[in-house]
Amino acid sequence: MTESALLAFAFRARFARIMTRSDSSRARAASSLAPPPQPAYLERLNEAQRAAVEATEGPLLVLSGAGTGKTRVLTTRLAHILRRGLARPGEILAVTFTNKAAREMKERVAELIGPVAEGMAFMGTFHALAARILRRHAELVGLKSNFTILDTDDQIRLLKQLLEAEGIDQKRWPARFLASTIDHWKNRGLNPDKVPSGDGSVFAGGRGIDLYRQYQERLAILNACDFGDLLLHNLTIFQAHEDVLAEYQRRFRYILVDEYQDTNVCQYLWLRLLARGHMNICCVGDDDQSIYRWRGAEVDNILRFESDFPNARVIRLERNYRSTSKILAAASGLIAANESRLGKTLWTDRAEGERVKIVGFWDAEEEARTVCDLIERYHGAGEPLSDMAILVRASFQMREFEDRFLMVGIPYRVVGGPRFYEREEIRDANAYLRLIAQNDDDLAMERIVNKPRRGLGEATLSQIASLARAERIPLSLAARRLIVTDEITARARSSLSKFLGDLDRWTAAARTMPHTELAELVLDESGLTAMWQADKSPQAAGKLENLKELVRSMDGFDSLGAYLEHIALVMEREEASEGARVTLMTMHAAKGLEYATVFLPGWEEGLFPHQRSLDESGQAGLEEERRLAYVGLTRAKDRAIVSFAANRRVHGSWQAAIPSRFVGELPADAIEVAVEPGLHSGRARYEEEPRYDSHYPGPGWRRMQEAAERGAWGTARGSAPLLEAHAELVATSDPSAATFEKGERIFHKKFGYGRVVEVDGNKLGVEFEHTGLKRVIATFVERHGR
DNA sequence: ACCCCCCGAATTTTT
DNA sequence: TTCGGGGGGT
Repeated sequence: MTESALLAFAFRARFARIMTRSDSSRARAASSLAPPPQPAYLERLNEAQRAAVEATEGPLLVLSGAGTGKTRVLTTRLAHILRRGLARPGEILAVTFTNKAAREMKERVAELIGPVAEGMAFMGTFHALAARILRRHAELVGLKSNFTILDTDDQIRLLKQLLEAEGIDQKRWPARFLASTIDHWKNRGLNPDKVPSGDGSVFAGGRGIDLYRQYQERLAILNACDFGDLLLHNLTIFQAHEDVLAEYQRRFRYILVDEYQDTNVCQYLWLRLLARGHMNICCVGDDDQSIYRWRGAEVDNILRFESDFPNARVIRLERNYRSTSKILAAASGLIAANESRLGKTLWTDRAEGERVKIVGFWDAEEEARTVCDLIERYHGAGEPLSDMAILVRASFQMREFEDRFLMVGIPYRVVGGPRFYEREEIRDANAYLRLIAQNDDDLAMERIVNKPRRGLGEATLSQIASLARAERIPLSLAARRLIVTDEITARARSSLSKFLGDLDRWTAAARTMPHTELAELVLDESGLTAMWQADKSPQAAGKLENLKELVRSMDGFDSLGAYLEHIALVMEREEASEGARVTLMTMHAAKGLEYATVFLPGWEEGLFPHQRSLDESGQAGLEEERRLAYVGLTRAKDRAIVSFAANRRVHGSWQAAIPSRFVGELPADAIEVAVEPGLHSGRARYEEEPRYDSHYPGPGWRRMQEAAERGAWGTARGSAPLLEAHAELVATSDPSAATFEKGERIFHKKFGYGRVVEVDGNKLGVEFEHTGLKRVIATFVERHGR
């Protein structure tokens, strides 16, 4: 924003304030005489939702349970504030955690009030907003406004250099660990001089704080900051410069925060500083869905809201519009076992629906096979594949499912996984662009100076680096000085001057050439494209494709700078969603989503709750795992299938496993159980204390045992509807139920035409014309002539 | 400068 | 079991 634009902004803001004061008093006066007609958007809300929308003044905590219409409340509230003229679009601060959430909110507000929403300049993620503010005041923390935002990879490399220089054994004290230690300090709002001295001992015998300080010094020299710094620097500026803080306090008349349970201390302090004064802060969240403790989130922020913000109102959204009452009952029963929670009682108008199914398997392979069979059955019964999801605790569990999907040809998609901008080839390309945008970007320079190989090895690099260190100058400048001396070999010298010459040309070109064209030029001239063309590995083609995609994606930005800011802050990339597919993802990734049918495999002690979570965080860790289970269950609209395996291969060796305590915590009347008798006998017996889990608390286990004795836990035999689908599955294994016969010509969406050569229940062996013999499931096949 | 072998570790992940 | 990183050998 230019200075004059800022002045204009400030003027408008002042003007708007005068207007809104009279507007709101007029509104109040009117309401005391006769009730004004309800705006249409308010009528679509239930009572609690409407209260949350209308309570615009003062601190408000909206506790919104799963599926209670949180986004609707947030967006309607924004629309309401704007419609009532309480603030102009630019005067509302609306913060989310992910870009996706920010985008969605923008779209939905625009649906409600039209293009006015475009003016909501301060709607975005914590990091994007903090970066915006920091760029305006960078000099107050010793940065220039064009500072680079480092990603995790750069951060680690920088720390490695520090550890190296300090002679610290990186086997004992890995840079990753230091990075996470520093992150934690930053999450808690601690500058190096504020870290309690006792805290420093967590790394390399007390050298942690010193390393943190050195790291910050290096960042300042590099004119760079990491993700944690974006907010922490904001905090430092606000605390030291009352006038700057006051400007933002005046500007942001209303503050809205999404997913408040995920905020860390630093974010909390940032919000509190900004809200001080008018205290028009509305935080929306659900303490029961706080699953990012390990990332610095403080559940305490939401638990303490009322004492942090005096006179706060708390509104509970408890009416669930998503799930059947059986699913809700299961989830509520489970989460009730947690102690640290504010407490909510979700209810629904929806029918009871099916009970949550609990199924035990021999091993993970059988689990995957049966889940796929069920998917196929539900699909056959008319449920779209896109309405089904498998939610796992850990990504290694995905493999069994993927194998099975591939084998039987069920289309699927994996959410999460390697991110586009994190891929090696993309990072390299971006490093070139970063270096062009800012020749001083040492980390970018280091990354690509010898990539592709140009004979600039260890020896040359360390010479450049030591000159840079000695003179306190950037690497590119040090390199420039070195090539006019005879301190490096002639070979390295010519190679380095060629590189620097290229860099200069590109840098000059960047001023005139459109950035996409520049990117093409750089990819070509740097030899990056050639490097992958020459690569014979099977991934090379994909990498070239990704590079092309990168250039295409740059089209959407005005300038190279805008593009670089985007990739620093937006690690995701919207994926093309073609065709109906089953979704496979972690429970973490599933937060906020919903599916008609949800499969929850791997509910075993040690895996879920994860052993590591228990070891590292004890009771708090267990409660967070339980919240994760709650998140998983509440993704389901109509049907949830929880399963566990008696045996699982962990790191190559087989381990006997017992059902998760969470299974035992589900209320008996909300579930139906189908476990083969003797599944766990001779392995982990019910009456034995499990062998591999030293932390297993007796009560949960015993409770499940009692349930078994009551008959709620047991076998499918005799008891009511018990896993109907499971039973039916067995039935369809009967060849007489097959609708295809050997020799029939069929068509398969994925594999094309083929002839049935084998019939096994609902599974067919088909000799496909193009791909040969495959085992497929009957409902994916259409009969096609004879 | 490159390659290979051995060792160790191995949830969750956004910005 | 698998993957990645680091160290050592060529």
